[in-house]
Amino acid sequence: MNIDSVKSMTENCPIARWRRKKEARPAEILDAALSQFVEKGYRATKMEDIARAAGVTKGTPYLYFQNKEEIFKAIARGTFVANLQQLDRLADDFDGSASALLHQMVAHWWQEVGCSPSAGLCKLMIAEAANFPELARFYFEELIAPSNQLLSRVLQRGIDSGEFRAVPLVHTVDALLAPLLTTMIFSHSFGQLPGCCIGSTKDPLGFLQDALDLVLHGLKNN
Amino acid sequence: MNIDSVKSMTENCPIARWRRKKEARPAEILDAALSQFVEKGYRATKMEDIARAAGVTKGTPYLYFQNKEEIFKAIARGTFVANLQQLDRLADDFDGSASALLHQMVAHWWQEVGCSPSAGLCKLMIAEAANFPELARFYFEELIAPSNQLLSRVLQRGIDSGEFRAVPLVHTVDALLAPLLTTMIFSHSFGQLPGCCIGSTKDPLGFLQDALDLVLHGLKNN
DNA sequence: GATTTAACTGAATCAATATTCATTAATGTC
DNA sequence: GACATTAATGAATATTGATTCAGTTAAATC
Repeated sequence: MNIDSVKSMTENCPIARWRRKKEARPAEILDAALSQFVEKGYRATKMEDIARAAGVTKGTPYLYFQNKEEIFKAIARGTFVANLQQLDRLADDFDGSASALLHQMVAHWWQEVGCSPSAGLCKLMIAEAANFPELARFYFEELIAPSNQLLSRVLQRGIDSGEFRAVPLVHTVDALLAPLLTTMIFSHSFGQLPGCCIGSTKDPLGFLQDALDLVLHGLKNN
Repeated sequence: MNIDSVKSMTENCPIARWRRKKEARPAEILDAALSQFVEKGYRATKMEDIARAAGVTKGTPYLYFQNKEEIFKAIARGTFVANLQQLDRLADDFDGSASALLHQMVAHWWQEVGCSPSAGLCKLMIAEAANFPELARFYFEELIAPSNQLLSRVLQRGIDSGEFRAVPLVHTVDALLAPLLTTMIFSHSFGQLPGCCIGSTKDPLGFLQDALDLVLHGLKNN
């Protein structure tokens, strides 16, 4: 193929081969990178995988980010779930029973976090904690610890009001969180493979509600 | 340093620089590889990391295994938790209440799986499921699905005998497994970082017992 | 519609690390 | 204690994939 034919091909091409999108690119690249990282892991994801998933070629991500590690960090910082604040407010404003509040919180969490890309980030951080200890600590201190605090507060309120019996607080908080965690994690690993599904994969929200009911029934003061 | 000095150093060396261990090497290498893979992930682990952790140099693993991938596969197949059979037998032979049986099973599981290297493999498979789909399916079919089955049977027995109320079986099984999974996973990620500990990290067995008690209390037929 | 700007491409480069293999040395045998 | 055998070493090589940058082209401006 000679220069002329290439030229004419290009000139005749009815649609552009690519488009300039200075504003949208960074977000597109981060979205693509997150899903690739979650699927394959950080190391196994090639820059070209990210580029292809974002609909660009492998040079383009470097126009917007220093390197692969900076992409990872940008994701971890950016996908940050400011959502906790909403849950905090929900808990403060709510004036029904602690059980009803917990149901609301789980529903809200599923909607905003559990079934969102944030859930994938959570799995990713678990897998990469040892490779990015600073980020992992950030994530722990800004997300995991406060989540525990919040749940702890709600639980304590229920105990104080006599709605719940006096259970070991710390362990109970973790027990309440466990179904949320496994749902996120499982749905981003085995859950992706055809045929590898368990109860919680088919109907995540239903599972979360049932698991919560079970524990709440166990918390009842009678 | 000339040839002679090297020679004399070698000759004077009071202890051998290495030992021949044809029989023991494969297991040593697999053990080392498992802990490295669990810590850093499959891709981020260098063959030299594995060799160093096994106390050999980087050529040695290749005397016993084709390549890195074969090491991973050998681990996944070999670390296989034949332990399920023991749990199966435990369940079949037990003649106390279903609650007591579940407590026994959890204690046994923690001892044999939860705090063993198998737990690390579990975290690893979760992270690598998409990169090794065949292995992941094997793992799912041979381990996860049968575990679910077993728990399901025990639960059903408790329901049939009137010990438990009639709960949605599938979701309840997953709810029972969730604390076990989070304990394994968490202790091999954030749990490794100094200061990043939650209730279940400090006293895993205590947490598992408390979480089980909570759910059992919720299962009670009253 | 010609000119300018800068977003985007992708072949070329470079670095990291997987793998090989010629050499060395531990151990068993005579 | 010399010899043969073969496990183990580690420098050399091959491969993979991250990063660069000279050239191309979409789109803004005049």
